[in-house]
Amino acid sequence: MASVLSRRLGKRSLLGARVLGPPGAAPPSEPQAELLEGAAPQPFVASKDASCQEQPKEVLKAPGTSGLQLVAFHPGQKVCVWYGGQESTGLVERHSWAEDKVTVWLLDQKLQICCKAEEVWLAEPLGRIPQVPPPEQGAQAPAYRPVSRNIDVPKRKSDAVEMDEMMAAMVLTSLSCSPVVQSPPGAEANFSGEEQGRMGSGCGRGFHSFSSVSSSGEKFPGASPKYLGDAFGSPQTDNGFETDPDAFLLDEPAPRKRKNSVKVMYKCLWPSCGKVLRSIVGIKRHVKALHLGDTVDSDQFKREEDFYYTEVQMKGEAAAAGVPTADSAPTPSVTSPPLTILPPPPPPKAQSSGPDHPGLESYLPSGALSKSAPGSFWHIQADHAYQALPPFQIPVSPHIYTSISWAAAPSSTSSLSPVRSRSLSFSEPQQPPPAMKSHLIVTSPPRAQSTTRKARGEAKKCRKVYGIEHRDQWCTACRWKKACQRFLD
DNA sequence: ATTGCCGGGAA
DNA sequence: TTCCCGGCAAT
Repeated sequence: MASVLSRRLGKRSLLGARVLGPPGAAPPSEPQAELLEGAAPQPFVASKDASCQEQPKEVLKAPGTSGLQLVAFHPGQKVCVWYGGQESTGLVERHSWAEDKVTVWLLDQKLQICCKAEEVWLAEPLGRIPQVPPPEQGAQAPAYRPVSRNIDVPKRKSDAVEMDEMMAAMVLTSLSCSPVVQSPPGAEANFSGEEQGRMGSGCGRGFHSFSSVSSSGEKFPGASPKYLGDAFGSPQTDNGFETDPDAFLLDEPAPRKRKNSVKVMYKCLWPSCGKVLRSIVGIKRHVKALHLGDTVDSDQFKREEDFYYTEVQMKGEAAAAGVPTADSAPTPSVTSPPLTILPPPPPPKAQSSGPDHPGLESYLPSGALSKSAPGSFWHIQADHAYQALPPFQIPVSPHIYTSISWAAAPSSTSSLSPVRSRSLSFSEPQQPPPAMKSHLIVTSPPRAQSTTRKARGEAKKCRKVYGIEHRDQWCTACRWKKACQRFLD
């Protein structure tokens, strides 16, 4: 159970990942740290300590003071620049990283200028007193323009930014949510209210990152992939700190899916059947065994059972309760119709074997089986299939006999032992009397399976030997889906 | 995806 | 008890 659970949990998608992030786990400046890291090597990326949130800023200051500009300007970013003797605000057009030049569109002058990156600083709306940064006073720049400010993403102040974030949220939602999880039209409120509340800064960061990318026509070298990766919760980040939360968060959607309690079930489309099973395996087997099994040549019509079932999604209660029979047709959920609705196909026989009928003796399958077991097909009714072992029969090696003694122990049908002995005696002359056998049974501790299931043996089983189309040639146990009694390991 | 068979239900 | 089969686990 735990393994299944974990497997399922592992498939969750990303949006939820963000949702459950530990509050405060992702400081708003992290994307910038990544961004910078994409452009210049970072000495601190290996830090896994939570305090690393603060450390980068400190470390980043060092390059700034040494004259090296590590500030990355996003296109469209609102910045201030010293122009014409006064500070002017403008929008970053582009940032030529190689030349460390920033092209800024000045809003006031309505013109575009190109200046050095160190002459540009981010417009800080909140109470920052803009200081005059003469270019020649570059040493001052770091003092009032710490990296954390320069790289800070604009707070959500303007409507444009908010719209961007909203768009990003919607994009993320639509991209990462499975259909089941998809929110109804009014769900944004729910999303931003309930979930974003839990998201904390981690989600906010994601949105910031995404909006900053999506709102800019030009991608920042080395930054966008990171951003995208980050926004989608990819574990690419080399900052160990946020990898773990992301990995953890990635596991969110599955439980939400489960919360919806919509369960996929499979309905048999065979006329007047309509059986509903929970597993695709089950429905396939159902179709094969009950409807196709004896009539369809396995080789030629492999997978034909695929055409005889459809997928339905049911509410949790109904699914849990199970729809036992055909008559009570399951009610597919309104919002999610069956994924595959196949027109009821013609009866398989019509196309498969034409005039052949399942019970018809003229039906002689081609292949080794038909050659080797010509008569066995018709006289099985008498008793267990293995009582009617065809003369050809399977290669039975002497060692089988002993194993029979053990394996037959659990079921130990009295009628079985003589038959089996007879059928096997041709290969193993020594035949212990039934009494002996029962003794063996009683005193047989070495039965391997004190654990759970019997390990699957290499021996061929009735299904393999006869095929599904000759199910009635199987041993009884095989037909009953019990441990094969004919081909013992 | 297929196969073996356990566990349990129906007749 | 016999017969059957869903569902799980191994492959």
